[in-house]
Amino acid sequence: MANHQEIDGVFVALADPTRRRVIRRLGHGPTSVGDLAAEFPITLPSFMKHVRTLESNGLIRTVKTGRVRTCVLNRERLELVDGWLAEQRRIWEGRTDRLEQFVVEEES
Amino acid sequence: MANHQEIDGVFVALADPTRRRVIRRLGHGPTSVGDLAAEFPITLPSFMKHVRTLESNGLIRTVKTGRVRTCVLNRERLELVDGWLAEQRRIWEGRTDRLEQFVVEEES
DNA sequence: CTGACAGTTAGCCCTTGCGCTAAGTATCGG
DNA sequence: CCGATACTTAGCGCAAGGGCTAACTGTCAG
Repeated sequence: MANHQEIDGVFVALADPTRRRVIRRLGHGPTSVGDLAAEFPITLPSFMKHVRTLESNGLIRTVKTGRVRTCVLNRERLELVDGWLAEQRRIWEGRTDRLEQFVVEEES
Repeated sequence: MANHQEIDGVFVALADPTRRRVIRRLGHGPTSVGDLAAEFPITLPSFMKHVRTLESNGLIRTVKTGRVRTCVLNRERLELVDGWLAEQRRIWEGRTDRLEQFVVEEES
């Protein structure tokens, strides 16, 4: 069930605000590296690193046509996060009793 | 809607495998720092840093009673991630057309 | 009151991450 | 063919992250 390495990469990729903004932006549709970069206050080479990070962790795919590289969001990859959250819930469900017990103890 | 700084902290905290394991572990119920640390191959001081990171980003709460510090999962904080994912979906929904159009173009 | 126990603090090391500049490659438009 | 465009590559600088040891503080058990 969902490789640990993979999910780690996804979380690492999401840990940066710039990369999250790129993901959001790509939610509107495929965009070229240049157009994307124009929305950020950093240089192109720096920006490219983020693109590579996103791609190598599977969050986006990119295709180069001519001299333009177009980025596309890979929606299914975000489902790994969803899955992780779901697993968390699965764990604590039915265990709420213990937590409540603890809280009560603290308050007394 | 959900402070950017806050969500950033949450993602940063989740970017480390050790910290995610701590969260999972705490899903089973409150646990002392010592008991938690025993499950990881790192030293206590190193482990404490993770605990502090998790706490300062609101993912867990801790209480010290006597010489024992107990950690509790803060479930609601994870909902920020849920919210972020939901927003993503909201964005790309109704925009799927564009994406499909692109894919088709690529394949032709 | 003394030793063991559970954390804490301080400080160091080393790698990684993110940003930059400078220079290079590969299209594309004319 | 030439200049502009759109990345790419190379290499540097610096701060932050994660790990470690050594030494300290505050409890608790006896």
